[in-house]
Amino acid sequence: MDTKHGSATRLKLMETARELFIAKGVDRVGVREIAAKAGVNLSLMNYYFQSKENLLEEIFEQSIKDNGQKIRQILNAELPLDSKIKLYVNTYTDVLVEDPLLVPFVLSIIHRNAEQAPRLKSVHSLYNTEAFSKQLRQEAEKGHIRNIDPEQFFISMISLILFPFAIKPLIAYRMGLNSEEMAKFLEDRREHIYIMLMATLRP
Amino acid sequence: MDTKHGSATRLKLMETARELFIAKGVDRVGVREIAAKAGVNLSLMNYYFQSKENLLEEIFEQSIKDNGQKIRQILNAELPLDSKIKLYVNTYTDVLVEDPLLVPFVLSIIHRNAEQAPRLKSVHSLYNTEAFSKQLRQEAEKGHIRNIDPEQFFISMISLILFPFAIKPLIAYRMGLNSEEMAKFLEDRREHIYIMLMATLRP
DNA sequence: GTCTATAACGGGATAGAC
DNA sequence: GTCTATCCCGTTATAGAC
Repeated sequence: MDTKHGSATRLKLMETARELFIAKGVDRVGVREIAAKAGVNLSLMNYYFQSKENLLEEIFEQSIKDNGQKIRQILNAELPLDSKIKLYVNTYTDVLVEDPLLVPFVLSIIHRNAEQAPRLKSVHSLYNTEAFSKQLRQEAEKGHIRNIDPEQFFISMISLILFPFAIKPLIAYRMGLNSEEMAKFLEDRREHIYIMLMATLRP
Repeated sequence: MDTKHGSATRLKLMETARELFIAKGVDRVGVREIAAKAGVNLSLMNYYFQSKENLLEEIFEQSIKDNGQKIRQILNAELPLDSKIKLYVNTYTDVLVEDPLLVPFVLSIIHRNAEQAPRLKSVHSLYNTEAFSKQLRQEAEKGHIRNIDPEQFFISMISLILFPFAIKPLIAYRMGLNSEEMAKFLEDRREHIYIMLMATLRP
């Protein structure tokens, strides 16, 4: 590929930046360091990504592309409610464990660009819940589950899944966990979330 | 007071910075601007608060001292579990509605200081849950509630309360809400959270 | 379109003299 | 405690090579 948006250099820069961000934290990595490790000139880096924040955003959007489809599909799949919820919680958690930058990225983007809704588009695309809401309403009509606001329920579901990743350092400090114990806590948490959600739906 | 930690200059700097942060947003206020408006030299400001981030942190910690006490006391109060949970959800939500910057502040500070969570003393002090955990275990022994991991339950509770405030712009965009409608959503949410938590505890 | 070199500016942080 | 000078970093700009 020789076009501006798919060049090897561009990809190399994104990969290098991604590694450094994960290893050292976004704010402890300088643009000069990224450029140097990728073996390119600093000016070239700004040629491709006008700013560090923009680079960050593009890395994030790529993550969404890789994992987003997986998560999005589940809510629209033809599955019984309980299996669907279990699969959603497990899959979403898997993605967040594999990609530790995701939650901090989303939150910093939301926070920094609160006024610029268009930038939230790729995040928003994750949350197409029409089929899921419809399913919740239908099951409620049949009396299989409690009659509950689907929007509130969905927000609760993603809160339970995502928030612990947002405050991971705080949880680790609070409970005195090392990274393995933290992983176990998040592992156990899948079941806990599933139980909570099903208990909420029980009529 | 002429000591380093209580000097008039120090307080003046914190007040000035606080006003500017609220008025213009943290990222749009420079340290030179704060120092100038407070009538002190830039280096003197760094003498008191080694960095802008540290200044931010101290302002934040001061600002949650009052509300923090309110929230902390509830978990340790002598109250039946259901009343306690209802009061906690309502009080915490009230605090977050009153100061919408609180959650973004906490998260950005956690995010920036991932390895140094201990520095967030005031945040950590909010989460002293020994009495609450003990109460959960005792009620479970009596068979009044389901036997559930108190730590997971507490994390779930604060996730349900806090996370929607962290993604407020996204929810507003997603549901097409103006600020009044958003306020109503958060108002309705108190009851929804309470129902969820009680359903989870039901044996 | 891709890449290098270099200079400059503004903002945050620091050393050291007083 | 206070101030000057300086440095580092993100960013912008320019001029030019392939």
